Amino acid sequence: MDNFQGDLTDVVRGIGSGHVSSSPGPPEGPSPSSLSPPPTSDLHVDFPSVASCQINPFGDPFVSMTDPLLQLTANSGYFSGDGDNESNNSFAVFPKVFEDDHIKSQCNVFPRIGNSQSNIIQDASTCNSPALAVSAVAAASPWGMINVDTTNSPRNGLLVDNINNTSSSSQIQISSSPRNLGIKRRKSQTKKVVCIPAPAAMNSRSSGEVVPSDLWAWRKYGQKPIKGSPYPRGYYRCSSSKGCSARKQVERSRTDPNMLIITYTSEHNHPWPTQRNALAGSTRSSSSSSSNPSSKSSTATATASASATTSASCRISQNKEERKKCHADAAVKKEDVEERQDNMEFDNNDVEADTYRPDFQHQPEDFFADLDELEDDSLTMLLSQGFPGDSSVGTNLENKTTNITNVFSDFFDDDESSRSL
DNA sequence: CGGCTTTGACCAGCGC
DNA sequence: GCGCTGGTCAAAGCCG
Repeated sequence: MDNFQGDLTDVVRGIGSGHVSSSPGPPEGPSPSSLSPPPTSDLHVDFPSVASCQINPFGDPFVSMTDPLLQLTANSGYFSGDGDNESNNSFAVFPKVFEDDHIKSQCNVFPRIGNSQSNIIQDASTCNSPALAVSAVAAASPWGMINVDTTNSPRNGLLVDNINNTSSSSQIQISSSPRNLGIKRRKSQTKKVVCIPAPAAMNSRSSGEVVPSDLWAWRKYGQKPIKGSPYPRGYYRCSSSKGCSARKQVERSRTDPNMLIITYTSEHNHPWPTQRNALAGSTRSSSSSSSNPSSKSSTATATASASATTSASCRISQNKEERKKCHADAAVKKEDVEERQDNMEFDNNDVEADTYRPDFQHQPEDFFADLDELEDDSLTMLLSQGFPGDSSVGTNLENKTTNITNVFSDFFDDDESSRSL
């Protein structure tokens, strides 16, 4: 019935992976509660200030933050490149998003490793969702977040009332006509809709669910087929803390399976989870990845993710023999992933590569530790491949990438310490 | 054993 | 009032 739905869980986890093939990093992550850009010797990264970076209450601190790599693009010129290079490069990772795509959000933090900004924007524009229709308008960020006031939300279409697109990142306010109320039982709740790109449906897992990798732990409590959409909608509630009313709904865009629609409802009534809490409430994928002693290497992380996602896929098999076979296949695929990474053969159109991505579903320290290690493989791969004909640039970028990573590490170390206060 | 996913059932809002 | 639809509940089973 829903074989074509794909595995949204894998999709989003893949998104959070930072894999170099096609998808950006996760929009979600730790709260940048204290942001003070550490000085770097040769790399200037404009981290968002507290004032300019609006931390939304729905657990997506990255949604409205500045992308340091985008800043890098603008400031260093390394990523801006010329049009020919970009157009001829299938790995055009850093298009001139500022000028061409009008991406100039102040708060877009996540380094979209290995993805094309332009692709994101284009994909966002294809989201055929009332909310996402304006997401494209709010293209200040591919993670364009939309404040949806459902107290007066139209049922069949949201009206863009105020696109606060110049000074407040990608958040826009939406008001609506008095009729056509939106969610029936959540009239008084504010919702935030996030449109994120996702790889195309890549396997036949029946439950195509999505568990975006963020700092919060989410527990799925329901899934419903949505009329008019071939894709089901998954319902998640925050499991980071008991009694937390935060919820989110995840579904694919009905017209563009590459896009995911995540709707956040209610707010977290608790602080950001500690690492222990987060892990305690995390998904199996997370625990699998984090519990893997070898997950410190990017390849191991990838395989751990592969194992987790495959394990998830395998769970849908109806009997143990099928599962055994599935896991056996998973082992082959894990080797395949490792081989892909070794051979630097990532391909945007490679479905399986999309399926098995390194998982960034870690706490900030772990996440950026992994990012640091990516220097030696995926990220370096990305950088080296992203600038054909100019190997020196790639080398410089590797060095700069190290700096970026250090910046992130310092950045979130500060954040962690401030959060623990 | 705790936490997760899955999935059918139930409930409530809205339109006719 | 009824049917449709979306949102939630809760039991069952799985996994680490």
